Amino acid sequence: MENINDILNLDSKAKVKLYKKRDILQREGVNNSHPFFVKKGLLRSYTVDDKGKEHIFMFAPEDWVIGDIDSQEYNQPSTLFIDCLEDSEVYVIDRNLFLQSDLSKDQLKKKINLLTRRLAVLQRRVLMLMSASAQTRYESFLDTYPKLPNRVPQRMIASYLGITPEALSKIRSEIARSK
Amino acid sequence: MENINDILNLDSKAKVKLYKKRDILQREGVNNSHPFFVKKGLLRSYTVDDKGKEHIFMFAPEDWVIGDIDSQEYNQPSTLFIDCLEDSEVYVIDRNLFLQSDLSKDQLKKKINLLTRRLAVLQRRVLMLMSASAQTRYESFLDTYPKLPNRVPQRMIASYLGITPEALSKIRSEIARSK
DNA sequence: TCCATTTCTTATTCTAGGTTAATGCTTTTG
DNA sequence: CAAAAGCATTAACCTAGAATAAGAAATGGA
Repeated sequence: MENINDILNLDSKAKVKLYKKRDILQREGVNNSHPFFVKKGLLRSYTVDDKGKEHIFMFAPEDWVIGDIDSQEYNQPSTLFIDCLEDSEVYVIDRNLFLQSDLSKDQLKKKINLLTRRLAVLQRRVLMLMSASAQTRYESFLDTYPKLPNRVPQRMIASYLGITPEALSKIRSEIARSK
Repeated sequence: MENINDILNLDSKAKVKLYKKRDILQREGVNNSHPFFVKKGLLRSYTVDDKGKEHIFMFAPEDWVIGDIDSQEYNQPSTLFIDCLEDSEVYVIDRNLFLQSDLSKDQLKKKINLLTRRLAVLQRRVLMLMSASAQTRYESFLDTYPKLPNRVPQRMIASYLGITPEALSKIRSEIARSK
């Protein structure tokens, strides 16, 4: 990854914060939601539906940025919770950082690049969710995040895939059996 | 929407093209894929899986931009087809437009805005696909694109929602009956 | 205008994944 | 260190939506 500092102006603009596992950085319904850059540790964002069930939108290990783009862009109360899966060191990013005028063209272009990459990732995710079986989705998750399965409980992987922990367990045992 | 011309530099950079209904603007596997701005008409992007089944990623009516971000960003063969659902007037956008140096900061910032909005839309779509029933997804599709159902066949709406035409037909008749 | 093709609907059967519940395993916490 | 809470797994049953089939309605090209 390119030097994220170039893009985020972290030194001058952002504040470092330390959080403990299970700390909640953002709740559903807050109005001043902002993005976070993960320097160390692991965060996740998720919704909670009317039945109280969690749906994980994304994981953010080291060097990832995480936030509720929907609410930040449209200035609406956030729909996502963000919390820590491990003790973490996090930069709180100014939500208007990229509207400020003292950014160079180069920084803006890098930002465009980052956004485009995230779009590409989401494009792939949407197509997967629409067309692939749970097993295929799980296998592609393992490809994309080879380190995460050791850091994240099964039930959260299931939640990220959009299936139940029981279904994931079945899939895993089928994969294991067929080898 | 803001004046798209400000962002895309259309007058100077892009060429207008006319296409007929059913014309294919981009096929899977091409290497020089670029985005299109729809001035008039209606395009769609979709994948075709190993069983020959189409999965519609998005519709692009007037004023929308459509392309295969994944392949443009990572310089890989495209995975998406793009074709016309109506006779259309389209600007072919230079794929490297935003890497060129003669763009103003203002244009770059507007581009950032556009990208962010698309991210927000995709965020919502992913969460919907993970957590909502087909009926709920259909209802939210109607909210978001009130004009499209009159311009797009049911089977394509079904394909966009990730369900079969038969399932959509059932849902529609249930909704109708319950009123 | 008419025939052919595509689209929509309804009905039947089938299946991936959900739900519920029970059983051992880990973590956490007091 | 023990009790309690949370976690993964297995199993039995259930359901939304897939697959298949077949008829009715709409559309389009000659």
